[in-house]
Amino acid sequence: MSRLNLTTQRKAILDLVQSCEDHPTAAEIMERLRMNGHQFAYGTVYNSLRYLTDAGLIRELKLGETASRYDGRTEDHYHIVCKKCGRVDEVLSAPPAEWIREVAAKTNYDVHHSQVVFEGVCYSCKHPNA
Amino acid sequence: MSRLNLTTQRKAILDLVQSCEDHPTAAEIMERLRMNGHQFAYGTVYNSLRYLTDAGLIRELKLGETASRYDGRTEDHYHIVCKKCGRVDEVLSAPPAEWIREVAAKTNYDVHHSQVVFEGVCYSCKHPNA
DNA sequence: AATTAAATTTATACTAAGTCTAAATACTAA
DNA sequence: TTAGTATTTAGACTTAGTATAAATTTAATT
Repeated sequence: MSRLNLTTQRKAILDLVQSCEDHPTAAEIMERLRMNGHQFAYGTVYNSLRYLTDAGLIRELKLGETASRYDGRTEDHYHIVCKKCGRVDEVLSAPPAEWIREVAAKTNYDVHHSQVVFEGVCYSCKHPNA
Repeated sequence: MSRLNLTTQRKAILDLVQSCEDHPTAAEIMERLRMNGHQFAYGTVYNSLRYLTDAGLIRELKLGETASRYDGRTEDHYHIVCKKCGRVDEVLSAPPAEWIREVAAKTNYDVHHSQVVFEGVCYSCKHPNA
């Protein structure tokens, strides 16, 4: 574990991801960088996203789609995906510790982490004429 | 929704997935079919897996790896992945209903379903000399 | 049994997302 | 300055899966 090395490219990508309200894919990040006047090599964007993820500065979300999404929020949290419109929202309440203890006991694993993706229908899709 | 049409290929694939103790990927399924004397076209395996998934006879697992895995167990359940050896085990205890209600209330979603993937270290990797 | 229609399989081309590689460039430390 | 390491770049490559069009199978109708 060596010290942080934020190159121009990595800094620009970090800033961009942190400024996003949503959870862009690598392709969307490249597009937005281009709109902001940056033009980095394809592989650099992937390298930087991995570097920033490994450094704990951003998070990679695997929500069951073909592409990963990235999130500037680094606190432990979960996501909920709308089946109708694809929108992704944050879920800040953590799974109860009691449940995790039960899972650890039953499976004989040391449980380090959990990824939870809820699926459902968001408020706007439930109330289309509001 | 039309009635079930289990062709030779679909039946063979269903039987194979149901007989597995583990959670094979499409590539592993093709390999095992070949070992059992079957030789189906590449696309047929993917088509059949989708057909069987849509029919509710098997489940597609997206555990954050590059490839989907398939599971002959159709009851609602979750998975735990060992970070060290990659082994995948079943988790049969469901998330507490209370927590799901809380998530629904906070996000304003109708929550239909949740995918949970735990990560940790399995018993064998914890006790390598046992 | 022959004929048509629909569904499925096959082979193969293609796509999307991401990794790998080798050369060029930038940064760091003596 | 010079050597050594790290990073970026461009582009080839890989993996997982989808799309397409022709061939085959299955089912339904006469």
